[in-house]
Amino acid sequence: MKKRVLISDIAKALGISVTTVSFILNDKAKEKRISDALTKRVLDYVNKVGYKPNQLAKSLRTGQTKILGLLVEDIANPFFSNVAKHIERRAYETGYHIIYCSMDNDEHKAKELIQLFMDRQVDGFIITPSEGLEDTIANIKQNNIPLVLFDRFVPSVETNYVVSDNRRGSYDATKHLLEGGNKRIGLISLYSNQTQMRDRLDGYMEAMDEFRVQSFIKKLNLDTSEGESQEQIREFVVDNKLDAVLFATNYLAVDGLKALKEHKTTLPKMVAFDEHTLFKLHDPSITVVSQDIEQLTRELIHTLIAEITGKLKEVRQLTIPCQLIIRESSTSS
Amino acid sequence: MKKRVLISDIAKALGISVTTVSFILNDKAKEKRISDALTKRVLDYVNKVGYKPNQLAKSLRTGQTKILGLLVEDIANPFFSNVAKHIERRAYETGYHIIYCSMDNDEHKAKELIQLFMDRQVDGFIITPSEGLEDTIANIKQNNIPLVLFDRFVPSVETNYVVSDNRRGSYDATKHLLEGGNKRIGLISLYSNQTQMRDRLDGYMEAMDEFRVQSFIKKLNLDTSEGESQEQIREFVVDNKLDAVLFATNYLAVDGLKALKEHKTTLPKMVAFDEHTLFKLHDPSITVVSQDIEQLTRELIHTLIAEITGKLKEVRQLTIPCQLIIRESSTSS
DNA sequence: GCAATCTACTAAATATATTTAGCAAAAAAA
DNA sequence: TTTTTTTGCTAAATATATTTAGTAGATTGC
Repeated sequence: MKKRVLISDIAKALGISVTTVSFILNDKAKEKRISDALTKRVLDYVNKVGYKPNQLAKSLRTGQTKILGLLVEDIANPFFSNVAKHIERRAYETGYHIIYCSMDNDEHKAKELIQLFMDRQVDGFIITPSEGLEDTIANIKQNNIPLVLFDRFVPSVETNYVVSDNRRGSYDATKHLLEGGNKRIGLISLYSNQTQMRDRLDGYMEAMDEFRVQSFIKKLNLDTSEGESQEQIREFVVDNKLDAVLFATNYLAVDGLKALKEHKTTLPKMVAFDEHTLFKLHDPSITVVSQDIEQLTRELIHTLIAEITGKLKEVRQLTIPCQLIIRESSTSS
Repeated sequence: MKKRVLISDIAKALGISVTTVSFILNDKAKEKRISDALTKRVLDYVNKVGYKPNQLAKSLRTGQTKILGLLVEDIANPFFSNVAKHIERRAYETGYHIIYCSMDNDEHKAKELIQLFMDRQVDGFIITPSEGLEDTIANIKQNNIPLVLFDRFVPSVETNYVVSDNRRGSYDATKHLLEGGNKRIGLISLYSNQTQMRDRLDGYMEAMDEFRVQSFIKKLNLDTSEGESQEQIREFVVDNKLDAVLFATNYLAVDGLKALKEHKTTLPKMVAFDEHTLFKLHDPSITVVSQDIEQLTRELIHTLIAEITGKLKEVRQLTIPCQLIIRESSTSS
């Protein structure tokens, strides 16, 4: 186990000062008028001994960690794990790394983790805010830590955010079902004040009202067990004799499919939010409102890096269109 | 934006030395014989002003970052995202955090990332080693950085690892298909020297040989496009008139399902490796060799933390049993 | 009564970089 | 020639903790 080379070792070996080496390594040779000859000599030596600066010391001094904190609802949800993959790749290309966690809709854990990440001096936050986090989000803002909310936002605090056009996506999906001749169309959603849920409800309502049709809405608790939620979904669909159902999240749709599969109920027409491998391959394949993960993550990282580097002059609030991908579940008889 | 409180601010405010405050904050008050009265006074004050030590300074001094580096093949693969979720939760409970990345079977990226994480002084590594990483893994070992390999290992380097019993899982699955009366059973795998792939092949072979039956093996390139691999899978199944297929990974099975679905081929009997929401809900539901993520991640974190804290006296190499979950795809006619 | 031990702390060194302020020599301007 | 500017580099301060070695005074031992 060979000892780590320090910047002072390099300075000593070449008979020059630590300052000079530091300038050269941080691309300030020109600016600080270090001669080309010396610059080359240092660079060659650094290369030869394979010197890598201690990032902790560097971060301590500069205040920049080049680490971003990612807090998502659930990293095992394919939507979020896909997002995580894209974010990580884009961050890597920009020289940043990602430290992450799942918040599991646990307010206490979420708060603790945000505090822990702040103590670790992350350069910025990407957060899908769960309920009860208004104060914490406001606190991040007050501390001037770059932040972009994602998937949903907190109306009471003015922050950057990048979300999908959930209202429009939901409206399009509902309208699609209505135009298919379905009369009794239900929405299965969650007891949640989060903006994406509210918007999905709004879009559904708008389309239903436009067609002057009665709405059927079922909300589940966030902490409902899988079995329980399946039972409730089945009841809701059967009791109301629904022709079609719009599921407000991918896992609700998965629960719905399980429920309907197990009980041999004839499948109503359906549309789900978010893409999922299952939805493409299911028989019948499932129509979905698909969020544009490419664009969402591109804007997300772009906005965050812009704020970190001070290039962002004003709050950036983006709404990205969704795409309705029509498959068998909403069309075939 | 209020200024950060430093340990020196506390010392000054209370008229005592920084050393004393540090001892108290690091639970060394008793050991260093700081009086109870003073200890309480400091703790109360720290609490009042909400002091949080700068983790960078702390890490720089102690050499401990409390950060683990997680390098997986692909965080968007549901198997790995599930693993990531469990690992993160267990790490959090132990006071550690996770910095992650996907290696995407890119040897160059993998090496660069491992180096970057080493420069960031992660306390330990969790790696699913892709090919060509032998030297890098050996290097981590040489530098005495705690390390646990996962899902597969590198035979040429003696390291800790936690993997599933792939040979046995594959053997059981194949035997199950053989006992179901299937004669022509194919294995669809990858051109890969990784241990998990080799073991899955071995298990298949062992069962086939035991029954004195001809084997059919198709290997795909890692970088085969989705369309191309679907075509190859279809050809392999059709040309060989296979009764049943064992897929060596979940995404191969997904590709297989897509291929067979699109070409309206009658589905052969099949078993897939790894669990997937799709497999439970597909019609017919898919029999799988399921890895025990709970136990795998528990042992993983336990081993890594043990090595970090110096409690691990010798290399720890664990093989966790898989479970064959029999569903419709391998049984119903 | 004096040495030895214990109590309750603290000054200074350390971890490893970056950055500010400044100096001596050389070159240019007056 | 003297003054000013530029060139090329460096000493010391800084970022914020932890840890080692030690000290002054109180207590104990003989």
